[in-house]
Amino acid sequence: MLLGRVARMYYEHGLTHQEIANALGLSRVRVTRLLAEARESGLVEIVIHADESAFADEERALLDRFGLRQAWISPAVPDEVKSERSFGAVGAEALGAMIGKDEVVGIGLSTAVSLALNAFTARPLGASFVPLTGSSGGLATGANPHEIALTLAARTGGRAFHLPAPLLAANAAAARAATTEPGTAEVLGLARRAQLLVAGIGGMTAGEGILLRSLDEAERADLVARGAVGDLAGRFFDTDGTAVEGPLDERIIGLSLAEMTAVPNRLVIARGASKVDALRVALTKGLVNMIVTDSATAEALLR
Amino acid sequence: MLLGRVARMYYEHGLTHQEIANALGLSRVRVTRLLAEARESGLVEIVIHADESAFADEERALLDRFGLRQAWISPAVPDEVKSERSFGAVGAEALGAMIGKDEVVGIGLSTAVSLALNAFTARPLGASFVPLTGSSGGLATGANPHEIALTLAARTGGRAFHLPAPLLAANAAAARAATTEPGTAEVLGLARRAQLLVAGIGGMTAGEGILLRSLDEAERADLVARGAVGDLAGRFFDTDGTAVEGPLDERIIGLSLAEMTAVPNRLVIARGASKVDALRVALTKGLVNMIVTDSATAEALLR
DNA sequence: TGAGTGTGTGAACATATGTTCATAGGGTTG
DNA sequence: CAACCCTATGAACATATGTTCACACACTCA
Repeated sequence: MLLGRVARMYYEHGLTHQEIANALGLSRVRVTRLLAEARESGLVEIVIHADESAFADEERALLDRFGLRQAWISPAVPDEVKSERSFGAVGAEALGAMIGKDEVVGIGLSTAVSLALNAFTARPLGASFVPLTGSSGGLATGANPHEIALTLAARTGGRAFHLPAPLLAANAAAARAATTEPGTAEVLGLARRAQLLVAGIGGMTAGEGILLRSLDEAERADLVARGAVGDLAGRFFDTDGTAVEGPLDERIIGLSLAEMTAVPNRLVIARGASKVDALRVALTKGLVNMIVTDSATAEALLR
Repeated sequence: MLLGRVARMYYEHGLTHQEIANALGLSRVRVTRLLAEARESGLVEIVIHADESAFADEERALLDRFGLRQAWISPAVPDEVKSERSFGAVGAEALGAMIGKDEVVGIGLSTAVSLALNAFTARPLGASFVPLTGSSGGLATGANPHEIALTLAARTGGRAFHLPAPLLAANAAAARAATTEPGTAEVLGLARRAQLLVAGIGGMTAGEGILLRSLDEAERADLVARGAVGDLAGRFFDTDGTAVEGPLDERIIGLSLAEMTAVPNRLVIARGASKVDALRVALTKGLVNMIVTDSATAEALLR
């Protein structure tokens, strides 16, 4: 138990890495690494005896302002690597708090959700995870609702359902055909009965987000012309929070906006300046009732 | 709850002091200080999920070699301030583990015991603390058994008894007279019935230790000539662990060596090269059956 | 057996943390 | 109101920690 010895000497006795190295005949670097391992492996646990989160004020402000059920905020710092890790960890915390035993959870397509997932540690729950939309091509690996559902199911000992259809069909007829396929219809039906929905949100900036990247500029411009400010799990909405219908919307395979808002718990995981407008509408109009975001985005939403 | 916020940002989100300072509009130094306060106040608790102590091997070796009941070892490092703090903390841990509810605890005179005491955190136990010897003059404040007993009682909500006599009387007759004083006799009687004894040990190096410092060189030389290797709570013993009798011994007011060894649990708290010989005898001959020491002393004892 | 591959190592560097010190404000006392 | 004593502050310094890199060793596969 070298790890335990080193951890005790450092944290309980307050020796420096160098002192421990001298005492045990190791190099200082080795002690540094052992301590990092001790923290990562959970041998060393750091508990903060405070009930409030680091951003309790901002979280409360979001709840009050938008009438949300829950809010989680991660710190925004210039170091993007660090911000991302932190955001993922907070997202994972939110997932852990919200995913109930034996629940049906609808999963939207989003890189943010996938970030949260990566930080999510295994625990037995037995929930079912259902995609809210079809899967987009292999471009953004890991962010497909199907993959997210699979991984979540594996980590919680639950079941993952697969929606055997693309996110975006070639035309409206193909979309309708795919939607009525028995396998697809069945899974969409299950998704409608979800107790919890976890999705990302997309803004309308060109080239941003998984969905917009599968569209060409004309399609994007058409959406903007129709008043779209963003999308929730593939469904575009305008400043009133109303679904933007049209040729594109008809090609999408997945739950409609109305079907999504019928789910009682709706968690959005998103951050970034480009998403603020879409987020503000989604929160104000009640498209979602819980949020995971970072402090910069939260500030922008509150401003 | 600035403390909690800062602690969470540092320990949970992994931001640097500087990043936290920027985010909250504080100076970096302030963040450093807040974090130190959070640790000291116990808001941040660091738990090491390992059952073994940092010096489990050495502790086991001491138990095996000397047939002890318990052993606690603190790390010895060149930095004396750090060593002392650690030694005190380990001693406090030992006290916490050994002092039972409603027990009678005999307290010997020792700076080491007083060190352990300072690191001992309050908890309700209701034990009684009884000095094993009279008190020496005001020279080494804090190390008198009476003071130690008082503080321990205060921290555990227990009772402290006072032995109203000096450690060293002017002559044998005075010592006998003081010992038969009703108050003194009563407290000594209580000490004989202790379940636990906590004492320091002294070597024979000139000028070292509370007791030796009250003696002149002739007295010390006489003790050495009689074979003394050290003292346990004021009673000198030779390499056989037998009490060294003589004029000095008769002047000491306190439990005899035989009376002390009749107590079932006998904990010695001591470290340092000058105490190794005395400690080795005390352990080998069973004068004590539990030890708190540091790794350097333990090594010397095992060599 | 020998090239290749992966893992673990510590020296050297880069960064983060902790401490000291001089100073400024805020409150209390003469 | 001035003189004083706290206490809290951050700049500058000292130290500790973390990361990168080149290399060495063990193991695998040709």
